[in-house]
Amino acid sequence: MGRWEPDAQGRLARAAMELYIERGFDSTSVAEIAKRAGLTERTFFRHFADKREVLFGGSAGLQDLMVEAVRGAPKSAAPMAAVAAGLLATGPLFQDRREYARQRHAVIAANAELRERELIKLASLASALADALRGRGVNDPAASLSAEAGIAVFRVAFDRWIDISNKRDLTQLIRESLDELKAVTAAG
Amino acid sequence: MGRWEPDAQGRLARAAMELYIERGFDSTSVAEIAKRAGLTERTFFRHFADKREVLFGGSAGLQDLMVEAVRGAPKSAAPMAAVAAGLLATGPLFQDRREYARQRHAVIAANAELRERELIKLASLASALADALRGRGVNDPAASLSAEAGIAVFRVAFDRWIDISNKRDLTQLIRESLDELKAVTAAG
DNA sequence: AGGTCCGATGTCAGCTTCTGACATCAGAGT
DNA sequence: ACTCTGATGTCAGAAGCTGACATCGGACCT
Repeated sequence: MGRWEPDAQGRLARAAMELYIERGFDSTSVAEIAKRAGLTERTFFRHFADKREVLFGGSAGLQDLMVEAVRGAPKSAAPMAAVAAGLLATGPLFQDRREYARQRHAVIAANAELRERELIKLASLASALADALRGRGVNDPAASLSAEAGIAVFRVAFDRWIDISNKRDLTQLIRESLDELKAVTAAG
Repeated sequence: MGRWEPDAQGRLARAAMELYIERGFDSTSVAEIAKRAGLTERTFFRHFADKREVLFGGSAGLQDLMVEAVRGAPKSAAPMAAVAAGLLATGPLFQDRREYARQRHAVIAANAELRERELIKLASLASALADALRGRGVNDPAASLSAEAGIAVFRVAFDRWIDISNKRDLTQLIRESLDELKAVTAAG
C-alpha cells in the first residue's frame, strides 16, 4: 500500500460530480469536494486547473478521435465528407454513456460558467478539425467553415441524442443533421 | 453639477479598456480600474457583472440588429437567406470602427477567459437568430442549423475583416463567406 | 542494509474576484 | 422645509486560485 489512497484524481472527479449533481455547481466549494475525496483543496488544484475543468477531462480524447478520423478519410473525400467521417467516428465513444452524458449535460446546462467552458472546448475542437483539413490540403476559409459547420452539426445532433424523448442513436442523428445542413444551405 | 462626476459607467469602461491594453487583462485588477476611474471597486461591480463584461456591453445591440433584420426579411425568403439578411445588416454598425474592433479583438484573443465570454455571446446570438427563424415558421433542426451556420459565417468573415492585410469591407466578406459555405456543404 | 532522491501530498499565507448589508447625501418632487 | 430616491461609499467576508516550503513513503543505487 502506498503512502496515500490511490487514484486521487479519480476520487476528486467523482466527489465533484456527486456534489455538482446533489447541490449544483455554484453551491459546492472546492473545499467540500476535497474533503469528500479525503484530500486538501490545494491538491484539487494540482489535478484540475479550475473547478470547471473536472467536467471536461474527456474532451481531449474526443478531439483526438475526430482528428484521427479526419486524417484517415479517403484522400479523394471532399472537405465536408472528411469532417463527416470525424463526427461519425465519435459514435462508439458515447454508445453506452447516454445516461452519464445526460447527467453531465444537465449540470452544464444549469450554469453559465460551465456553458462558457463547454463552448471553448467545442471551439478548440473546431480549430483542431480545421487544422486537420488544412493538413489534407484544404485552404481557408473552406477549412474553417467546414470545421465550424461540422461542430454545429455535432452540437445539434448531440442535443437531439440527449433529448429524453429520442431513442435513435447518435450516429444516425449526426447523419440526419448533416443532411439537414446540406438542404438548408442549398436553399439559401 | 451632481454629487458625482457624470458617466461613471463610461469612465469605468474607458479605464478598463486602457488598462487591458496597457498591461493585459489578467494583470489588471478591478481595484486598479476603479481607482483610475475615481470610483470604488464595489461600484465597478454595480455597473458590470464581472471583470470581463466591460468588453461585451455592445453585444446586445448587435443581437437586436440581427434579429430585427431576420424578422424583416421577405416572407418568401428561405431560412438561410433570412439569416444572410441578418448578418449583412450589421455591416454599417462596424463601418468606422475597424481600429477599435481590432484593439478589442487583440485583448480578447490574448486571454482564455475572454474568449470564453465571447463564445457565449455568439452562442446567445445564434440562439436569438434561431428563435427569430422559428418566428418565421422555420422548424428545428433547420432553424438551429441555419442560425449556427450563420454565426460561423459571421465569425469567419469578421476575422478576415480584422486581418490587417485585408482591406475589403465587412459586408463583402460576409457575402463571400456565405458563398464559400454553400460551396463547401454542397460538395460534402 | 544503508543512503539518496523523487514525487505526491500537506500546510500556510496571501491576492483577487465577487456579494450582502448598511451608511451617506445631493437633488427631485411635494 | 421635508421626504424620498438612487448612486455611491464602507466594511466584512466567502470562495477561487497561487506560490513557497515542509513532509515522508517508496524507488533506485551502491
